[in-house]
Amino acid sequence: MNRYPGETHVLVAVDCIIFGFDGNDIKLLVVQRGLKPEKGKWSLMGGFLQPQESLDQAADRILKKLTGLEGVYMEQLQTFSDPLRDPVERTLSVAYFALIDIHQYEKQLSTDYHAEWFLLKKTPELIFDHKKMMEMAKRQLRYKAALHPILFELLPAKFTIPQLQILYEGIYDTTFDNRNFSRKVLSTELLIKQKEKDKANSKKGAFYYKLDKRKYKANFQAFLNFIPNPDKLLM
Amino acid sequence: MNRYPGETHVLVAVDCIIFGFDGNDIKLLVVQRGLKPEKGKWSLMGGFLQPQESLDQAADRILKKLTGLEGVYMEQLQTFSDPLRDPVERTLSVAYFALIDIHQYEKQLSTDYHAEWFLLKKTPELIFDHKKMMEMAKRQLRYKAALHPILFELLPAKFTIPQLQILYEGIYDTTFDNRNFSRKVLSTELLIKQKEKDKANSKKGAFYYKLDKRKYKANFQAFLNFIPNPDKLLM
DNA sequence: TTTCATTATGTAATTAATACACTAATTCAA
DNA sequence: TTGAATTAGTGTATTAATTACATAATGAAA
Repeated sequence: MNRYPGETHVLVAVDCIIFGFDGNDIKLLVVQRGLKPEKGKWSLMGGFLQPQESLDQAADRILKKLTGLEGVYMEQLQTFSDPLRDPVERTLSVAYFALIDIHQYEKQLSTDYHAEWFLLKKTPELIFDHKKMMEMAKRQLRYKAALHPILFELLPAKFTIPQLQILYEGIYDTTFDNRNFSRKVLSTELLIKQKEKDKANSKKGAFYYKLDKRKYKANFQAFLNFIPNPDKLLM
Repeated sequence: MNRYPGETHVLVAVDCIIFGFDGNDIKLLVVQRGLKPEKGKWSLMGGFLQPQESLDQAADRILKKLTGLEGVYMEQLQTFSDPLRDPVERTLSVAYFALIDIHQYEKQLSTDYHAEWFLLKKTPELIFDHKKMMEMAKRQLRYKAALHPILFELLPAKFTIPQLQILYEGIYDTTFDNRNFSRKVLSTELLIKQKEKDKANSKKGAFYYKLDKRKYKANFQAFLNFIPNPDKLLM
């Protein structure tokens, strides 16, 4: 313990930016902070790094504690380190962003943490530098979704092309031509058409699709150029 | 101090993956570790986060200590957190990667740290998880360079198109058609042709170009698709 | 003056992106 | 039962970008 003498030790927190999609809107899951200072204010779900765990494990633990979910898509975003970011004591925070299928979770919102989904466009004030984290996660999500098929992580196992389009349009706050959109999506060959239709959202009904998990994993890193002119949409 | 009682504090290190380009080859700057354990072995240049500084400041400080350089391109890569990554005590390491113009520096290699440039393809064994960091930085550099004009950071103020092509070919370990390459690069309109030629590398000589700094900054985030079929080259 | 290595440039063919409009299916109400 | 309303689903022509490919110009050195 402490064998690099004289060096300063700091607290390390992990904070999770948790995105969801309810079929119409993109949402952010936040909690009411349970400890002082800023107790009762809105905050990203977080916790402190424990002695024997890695950051990835800490993020998984924290997400599971709140949502009960495991195996969720999550990636390390950035470590925030302003010496004054936490007024209590010097604390680094490693931000993770997570994409979850909101339907897997919506019901059982853990009341323990006073968790609540907010429209991403109408998030409340957040404590400390959590707004900055959230903004960075949003930018990263837009960036990544323009190139890789990441947004499927927000959808249930079966979804329709119109649903997918609404999701993409929400992420980029724009509209796409539905003919070009579906051609582009189908040309990736990542989708498998199902026999049933979703009749909930239209009279005609739209065919369900499933992700081809094998191709999805194999091609995740490939540049798919999902979005035309992404740079115009990223600013 | 220590007002989140009961939480564990850890050491935080910053390690820098420093890339250079000598006109022919891409190089990595490493140092001989000065403290135990693993003293004398090759290591990324690093140091411990100090009480009053942010991680960015720590990275700048560490890079300056070694190279004397300021204002260098640098970005935070990832935080590494395996509980056993440092055998001495629990230490997180935040990896930064830096791109420097090797000519600004090559001469005055600080002997204090036993620094040395290695060919990126022939790096020595590195301590701890530094190899993993270096591999991630390499991947990130390839990724980013496929989309953004980042590699100019490795070049001197004046450079030729053939030099630029050699750099790109080194990064992707491939060759490009020189007609298509120069057309693509020039089509970005980021380069300003100079009147002088570089006569050092050929009898005919090649015209120097300079970066249009204003356009470079304005378009840095734009997707330039510098590299054809990047996904084939990224694996 | 010939040879050599390197720089510089053009064009045709292919592929990808874009813009744009109608028909099909179903429900609901008249 | 008919038609009005809504959303899903598809095709084509135009434009832009990418690719493949070869030769001439330069100037130093032999």
